[in-house]
Amino acid sequence: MRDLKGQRITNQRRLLLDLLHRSEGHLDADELYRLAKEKEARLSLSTVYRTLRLFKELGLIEERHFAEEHHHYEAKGEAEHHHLVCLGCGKVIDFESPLTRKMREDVSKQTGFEILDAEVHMEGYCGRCQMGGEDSSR
Amino acid sequence: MRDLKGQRITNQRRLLLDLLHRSEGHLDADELYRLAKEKEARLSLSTVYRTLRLFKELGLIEERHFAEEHHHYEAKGEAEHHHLVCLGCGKVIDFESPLTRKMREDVSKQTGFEILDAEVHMEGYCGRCQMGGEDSSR
DNA sequence: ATCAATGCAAAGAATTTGCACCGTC
DNA sequence: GACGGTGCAAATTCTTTGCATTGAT
Repeated sequence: MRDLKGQRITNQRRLLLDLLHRSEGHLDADELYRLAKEKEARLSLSTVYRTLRLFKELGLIEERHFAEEHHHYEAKGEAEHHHLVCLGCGKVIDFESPLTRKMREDVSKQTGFEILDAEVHMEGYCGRCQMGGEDSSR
Repeated sequence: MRDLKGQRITNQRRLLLDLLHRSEGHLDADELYRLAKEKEARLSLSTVYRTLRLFKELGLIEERHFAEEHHHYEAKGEAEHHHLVCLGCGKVIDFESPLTRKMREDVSKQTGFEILDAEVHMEGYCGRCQMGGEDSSR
């Protein structure tokens, strides 16, 4: 576990960060809470929220927003990747695209912003859901 | 006002859709409610939520999720554009990029998805906030 | 006249906070 | 040993729902 920049390292924090890393993203606060409770039965949901907020402030995780749902959290440090959500079955696919780097540069030049993060979010129907009348599994 | 595809056209709906169009996006439910109340004092917040849900289902508006904040809604039909949020002062800038079209095609080919919507979200510091120690107006 | 849409109040989620106790530094 | 972190329960905030009434078609 990396250092926590002056913050105390507790079992709860260690556990939560570890789960976020293992999960490959796409955990919401409640899912994380349930996972963590299996290891640490006395853990409280408020600690999960407080810890997520802390991690976000420290830049250890990112908050994602998928249509219709609550916030999802994803550990940082892995390759930049983006999300594609199927409107039929709800599946979330990660993808990468070399074009994002170029788009960042374009936008930065256009606007004078210093860009720290770029996220692409796409929606549509996956191969299976296109066939099944666009609603095969929900 | 366009037709509402079989739904009834009420004053509330007309007013809300009108405000969404005028606002150039970035209204949340409560802001919209307050704006609309000025014209239609008896309007209720539940009607705002119900109406936003309806408009979303009809594809008249899009739901956006900016970091830290609640849902924002934006009328559709204007040119596809994307968002750049300043982490210093919170300003939201719309931009367009020809690269998104290409990225859509790439991803569609890669994954077999039929892609209906693509949204790019970037964050960073605007020119002013880069100078002012990255916190000039908050 | 019919049935969808509304307002109101109450319920339900998701998230935050106050406070006494516990554990890291 | 100090003080930040935690659990618990209560409070807030955001959103949805039940039901009687109103209004569009």
